[in-house]
Amino acid sequence: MAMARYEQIAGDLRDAIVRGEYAIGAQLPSEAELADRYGAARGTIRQAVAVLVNEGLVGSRQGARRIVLGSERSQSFAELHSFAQWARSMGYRASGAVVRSDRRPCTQSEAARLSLTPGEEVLTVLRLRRLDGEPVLLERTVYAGWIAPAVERLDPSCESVTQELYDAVGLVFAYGEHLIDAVAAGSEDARLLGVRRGSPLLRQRRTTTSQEGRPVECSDDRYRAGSVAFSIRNSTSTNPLVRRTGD
Amino acid sequence: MAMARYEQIAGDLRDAIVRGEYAIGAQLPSEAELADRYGAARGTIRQAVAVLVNEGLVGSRQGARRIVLGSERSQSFAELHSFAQWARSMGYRASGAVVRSDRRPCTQSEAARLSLTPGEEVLTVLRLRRLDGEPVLLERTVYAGWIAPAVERLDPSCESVTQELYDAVGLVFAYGEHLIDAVAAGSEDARLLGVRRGSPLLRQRRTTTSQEGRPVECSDDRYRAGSVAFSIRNSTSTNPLVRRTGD
DNA sequence: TGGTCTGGCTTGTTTGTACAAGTTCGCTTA
DNA sequence: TAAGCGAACTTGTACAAACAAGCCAGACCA
Repeated sequence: MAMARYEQIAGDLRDAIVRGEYAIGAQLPSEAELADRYGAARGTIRQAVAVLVNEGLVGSRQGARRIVLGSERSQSFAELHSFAQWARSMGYRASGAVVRSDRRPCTQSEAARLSLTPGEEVLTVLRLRRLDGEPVLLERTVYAGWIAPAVERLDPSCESVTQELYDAVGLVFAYGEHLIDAVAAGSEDARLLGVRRGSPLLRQRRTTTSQEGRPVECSDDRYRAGSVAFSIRNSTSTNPLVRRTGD
Repeated sequence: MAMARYEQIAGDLRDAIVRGEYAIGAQLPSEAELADRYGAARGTIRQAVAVLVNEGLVGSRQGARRIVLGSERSQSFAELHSFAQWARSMGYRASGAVVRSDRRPCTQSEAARLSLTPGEEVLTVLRLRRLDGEPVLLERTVYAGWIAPAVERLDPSCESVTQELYDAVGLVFAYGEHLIDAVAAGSEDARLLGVRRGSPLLRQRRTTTSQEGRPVECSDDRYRAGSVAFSIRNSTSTNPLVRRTGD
């Protein structure tokens, strides 16, 4: 179907790596050899391999054969932004429920993060998410006013907000910024997540943007310690992750 | 000097974005226009812009003009792996001291993560890192045996291990894998970081690999809550960050 | 034996061309 | 007025060619 040639080749090579056909530390075939094997131009092969380099599966330096760095397949953007889609891909059953939902004028900082004019109305939603029935994640989300009606029409116990918003109004979450740190559980956090007050939580503050670059929501997500970890691969040529001083 | 043309152009565009010449949400010039302005082929321009897209500064979709998503400059790989280099770039003064250092045979899991044969000797080092004098980070690092001698020769209070190892034996950290979650401070953590036992810490478990794909070290780093956060930008076309179930 | 050097291999950079596919916006039409 | 259409524009994919730059191993020399 409509998959690009270089994506097919990248997928093929990724599969071979995951299958163990190329062991960790082993060399990948040269571009010339791959171009020959797949009947594609060298540029196309380079594009395919670049995908794997970007995923951190393969290391590359000028002059030397490319080497396999890892074999774990990394997941897609969607699976980072959508709790439900991620859970499904891991074989878990996700459920969720709205605890509280509220309209109010936005604060100064929310206005900045969602590019709104201060005082514009926003929708705040508190959602508790479960994995196989266990409470795992507490989401405090602030939606921009223009998307609020669509969010309010959603089923309070709907599994995937991302999916539902796409089906309902064709909204696609395309870009995101994330800030990850650790905090102590407040009393509400503790009660809803079933942990003791003051126990460690993994916090992810994120802002999500539509395809067109329009901010849609920002959120403060708190994971129960031990339930979830974030994983990153990087190299000298890619720098996805950055350390920052806490606010 | 030896900087590639596309890197120069990427830098130029990044500067313009950081300077605010292109506001957030604004459109970037088309490839044709940029090619004209810089006197480069379209392919070269595409390569330059791809850098910015990868950094999360610019969003791109077929058919539509590229848009500016953010203006914060993200830092380099080195600044993620080297506490000292990161601190310096932020204008802080980093210091550090070795609390404990020890040789012992490696465990099963260490053997797997460092591709060693079980029982091979490793060097474990416990380091306390400070930012402007404040204890901020506790590093429990396991070095592969082949690099241990060079590590032991280092000054116990040396500022940047990464830098020193490069100067001493030409070792370059090139690839890394990171797992981030939250844990409660143990009694040793609490004592050294100056926090209460059980208080939240941000934990980063990492494995670092040399240019040649040879694992060098793995580490369990614990940050005092509130001192440091990790920041990631991603999009549908790049997926640097992945959520995982806790071990 | 040990170091150096060179030639072939491999990846990196750049240009050029052609076509495919998606977006945008103005114009037409019902 | 609103839906629909289409043309111009813009990004995505693919191929081809040439040279630059770094790596590696085997040959060579001291």
